[in-house]
Amino acid sequence: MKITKGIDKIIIEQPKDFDVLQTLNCGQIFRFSIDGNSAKVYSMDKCANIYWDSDKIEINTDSVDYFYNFFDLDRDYSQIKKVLSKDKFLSSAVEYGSGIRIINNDAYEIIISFIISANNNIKRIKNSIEYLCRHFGKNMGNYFAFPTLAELKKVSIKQFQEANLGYRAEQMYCTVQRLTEQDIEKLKSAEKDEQYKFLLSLKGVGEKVANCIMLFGLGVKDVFPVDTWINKVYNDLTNSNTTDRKKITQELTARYKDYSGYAQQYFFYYYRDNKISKISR
DNA sequence: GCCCAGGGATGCG
DNA sequence: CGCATCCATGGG
Repeated sequence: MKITKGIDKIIIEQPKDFDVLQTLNCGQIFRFSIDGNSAKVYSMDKCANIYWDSDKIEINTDSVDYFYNFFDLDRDYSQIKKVLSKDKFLSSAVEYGSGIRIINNDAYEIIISFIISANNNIKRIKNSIEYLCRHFGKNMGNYFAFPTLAELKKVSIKQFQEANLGYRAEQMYCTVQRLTEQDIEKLKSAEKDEQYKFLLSLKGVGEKVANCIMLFGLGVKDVFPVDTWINKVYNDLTNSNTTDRKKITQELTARYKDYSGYAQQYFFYYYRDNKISKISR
């Protein structure tokens, strides 16, 4: 896998550790569209146009450095997969999602997005976020930027309800009013425990959402978000029937340690994708 | 019409 | 603490 950074594009040749569809479809990002062998991906006010075939991926963007880091291109995933493949629970999931990379997204956008994600389905989450961008974000010409914190501070509870946030509208309003740019900057450089504590203090953020924010927005890899799918996975693998997510989180984090975040994504994608495809997507 | 979705807040014992 | 209940709403 050879990566070349140009002035307005990133070229990846023989991309054996990077599958664009898997990376976009494993539930870590909500702002993208796919059209055949191409995709558009958005983060804050930035955009990348991606094209691929079997032996090449081309990422076209004005923000090369941003998307290089966004797709975690400095990291060697073959080593991660080698370690995780030895785990009897994980081997097939790693093989199935072998092109997944964990995205380094904007912390603030991830906080807002994952508050919306609670007890919600991915299609509806995407619709709500798109609504927020269309109504409150900057018009970039071909697309709308994710609304800045200053822009969201002007949005009322009623307007959040119109974005289909349901009962999360009030939580969102509280958190947006409380958050400052400084909070978010401090959060990035804080200790893991401090990050977790702060995130839990936000309305609409519980243990699972806090772990997602750390994994996808703060670059913390040794966390294991447990949602309904991971709950099912755990019960499947251990032949149990629990809904105690705290216990599941503790056991799986202890099992996968520094690789917890990666393990979680392989599990999530493998189980959810197979379940969904049985129904039809 | 019922169940589910990348759960969280609240109240009660 | 742990546990039960409620919460909006579109999709399947």
